[in-house]
Amino acid sequence: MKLTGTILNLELTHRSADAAHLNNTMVTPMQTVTTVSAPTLSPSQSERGTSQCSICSDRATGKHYGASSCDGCKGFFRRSVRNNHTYNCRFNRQCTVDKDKRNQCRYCRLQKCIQAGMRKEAVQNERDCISVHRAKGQTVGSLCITVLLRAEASVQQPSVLLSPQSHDIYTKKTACIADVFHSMKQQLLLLVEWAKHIPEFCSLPLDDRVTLLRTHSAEHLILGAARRSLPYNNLILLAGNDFVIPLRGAQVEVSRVAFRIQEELVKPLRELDVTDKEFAVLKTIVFFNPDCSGLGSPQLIRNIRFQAQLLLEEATCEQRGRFGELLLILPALQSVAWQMVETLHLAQLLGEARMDSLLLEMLLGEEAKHAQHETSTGCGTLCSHC
Amino acid sequence: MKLTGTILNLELTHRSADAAHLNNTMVTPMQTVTTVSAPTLSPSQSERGTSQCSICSDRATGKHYGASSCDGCKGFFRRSVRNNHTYNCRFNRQCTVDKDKRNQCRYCRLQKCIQAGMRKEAVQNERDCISVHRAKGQTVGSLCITVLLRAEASVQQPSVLLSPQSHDIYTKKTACIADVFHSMKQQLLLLVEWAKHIPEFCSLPLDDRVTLLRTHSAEHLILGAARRSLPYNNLILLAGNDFVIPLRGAQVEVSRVAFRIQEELVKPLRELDVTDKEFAVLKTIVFFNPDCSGLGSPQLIRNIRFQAQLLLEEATCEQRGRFGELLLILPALQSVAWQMVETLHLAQLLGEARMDSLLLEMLLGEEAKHAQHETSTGCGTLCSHC
DNA sequence: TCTTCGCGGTCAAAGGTCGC
DNA sequence: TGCGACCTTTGACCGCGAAG
Repeated sequence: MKLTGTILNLELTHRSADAAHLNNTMVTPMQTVTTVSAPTLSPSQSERGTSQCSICSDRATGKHYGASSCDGCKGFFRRSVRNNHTYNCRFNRQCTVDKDKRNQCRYCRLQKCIQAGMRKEAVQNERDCISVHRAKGQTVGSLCITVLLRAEASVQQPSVLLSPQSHDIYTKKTACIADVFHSMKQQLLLLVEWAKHIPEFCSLPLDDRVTLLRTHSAEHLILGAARRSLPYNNLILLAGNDFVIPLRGAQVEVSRVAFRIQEELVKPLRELDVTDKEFAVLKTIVFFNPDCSGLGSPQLIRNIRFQAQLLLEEATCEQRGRFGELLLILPALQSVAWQMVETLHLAQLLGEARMDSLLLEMLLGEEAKHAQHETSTGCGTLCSHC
Repeated sequence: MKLTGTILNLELTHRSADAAHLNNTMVTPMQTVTTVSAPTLSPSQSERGTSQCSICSDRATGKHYGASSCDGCKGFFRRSVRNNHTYNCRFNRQCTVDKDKRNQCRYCRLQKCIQAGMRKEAVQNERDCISVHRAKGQTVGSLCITVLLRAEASVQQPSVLLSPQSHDIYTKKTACIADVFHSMKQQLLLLVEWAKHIPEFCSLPLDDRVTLLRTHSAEHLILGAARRSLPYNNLILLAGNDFVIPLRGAQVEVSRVAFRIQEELVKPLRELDVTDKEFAVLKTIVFFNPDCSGLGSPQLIRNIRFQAQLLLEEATCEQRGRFGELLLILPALQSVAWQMVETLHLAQLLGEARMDSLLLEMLLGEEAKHAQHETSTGCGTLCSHC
């Protein structure tokens, strides 16, 4: 809405003045619709629903990037995405975003754009990261963001992330337990592939390689699921994009885990609008956890993780609080993963599920090992993949 | 007509000439522009009219707030309106306002701004900061480091931390299970006291207060133990400083937990040489965990934790990697705490230990609740302490 | 063929910055 | 402290191509 010039003074009566002003140039479709539909429909409700900006409640000029919005929010979102802007909230990330205050906090405005349904992908001409700021931060160790991104890309399956919020997601089948296991196994094999792309992993002794793969495999499954499910808020999308786990309607134990994935992981990640780079490094941090029992050289792993967390900090582009919020996802991830393993364990004990030997080794094997405190490395199926 | 654009283009090509002119001869910019543009553009009336500040006759940079004006008068008007300034004229309210004298009488300058057509309404609200720099030091929320330090101090018992690494530590008695429980109970009561020192905690609804106290009490016990044991590497010092748990020689399950405390917590904390301030904030981050089942207002807790992690970042004084290393302690803390609870649970089931009702409620109660998914808040002993 | 929709872009006039 | 030269962001307005 125009704030400047004489129009401001006439704010209250600007409708007629505005129309007159635009007379000789062009009448926007929106105005035409409003005028025409006014007599036939109840003006208050219908007009509000379609012609109000869902971000700041100003008058909307149509749908933009997926949300009904005004020109201001449209332009703001485009600029933010194009220039890869990251903002900070100076307050509690709960700023009011309305017509008057929308310029007071860009962080909260952008958040609300995303919440209102605006999608980055809808902004065209998006240039891929042009120049990598090499000047920033000297590399302390050997770990390199490029390698991590490549590793991630190599195991990335064609994803629905890139397609618009299609309705066909709701027609996906609800996964049965076998579907879940199948998807899990695929993901675990991909985890092995992923790790092989990282030189720091390859140069570790075999025992440690196996231990790392084993110990946090559940967290990787959960993390991957959370990422795939970012666009949705009432389901978990399984790898392969063919099956879903609805938050309501699945088996109660399964739904419980799915619910926690949504609440504790997807929600915060979505709010942060986590980038590919951040995700790649976060996964690396989870992977190189020095606190696994049985590691031959925990200090080495600790070093790699240290490099990774430096990379994560770099990837957050100094956006205030972002680095911390990303790291604080990890305890929740661990906790949810634990619950999933417990659930699987129970299902296994009750004979409800027949698990593949790889799954047994990587998910329950770790658990069993933990509980029984075995120290021998019973390299089974996993070893053959390393 | 795009006046500004034209002028800017000219300036780009004639910048050096322009500067030279201004330096030597005090020719007004207006003249320079006119002269230069004369051969190429038809010198229109409007250009003349708008390129001069209608308040002080300096070169105008465009229309501002309704009047053609220079940057100085623009800024002056904005500051005056924003800060609601009222000025007085020391003379007859007839002061000359030109480029040289415009700063001699604010009253007359503002008067002339208004007479020239500047409108107060055109001055907008304050916007978000453009530079990241400015946002950094600002207090984001209500949480305050001083309060946290005071809270910590109020529950700090006289500690051997201050005394030199005395040899008499080796003469301390090894704790029996009852000693451990006694110490735990004291610490949990202190946790309640600690929390009461934090206004953000006190303003929460009772249910949430109880939930927070309950849910991560085990982590607080472990964190406290790790801190007390910083000077030692083969034992865990219990609260009260009277008893120790040796890494070797205690009951095997107990030793296992003690060992993990040393390896995964004490070692990294010692290596970082964690400060009091950092510890106080770390504890706060652990406490205000938004991912507890049964919380009435998780978003509120998330906000408090967000503030806390900002404080932690601040407390690390920009030491590279330090903030990340501190946050990466948390998953390990959670994991060790679980193991302790499991151990206690087992001991309880086997009848090896008689636990106090407060311990049952805060340590095992939460576990049981978690497993059975109860939703009612069976406020027992804990409630009476809140 | 014409309208509608939702992309793109432009630039005047708001904003903020920071050395003096 | 306030000033103001200098820079960034905003949003009203416009053009265009694809879909209907």
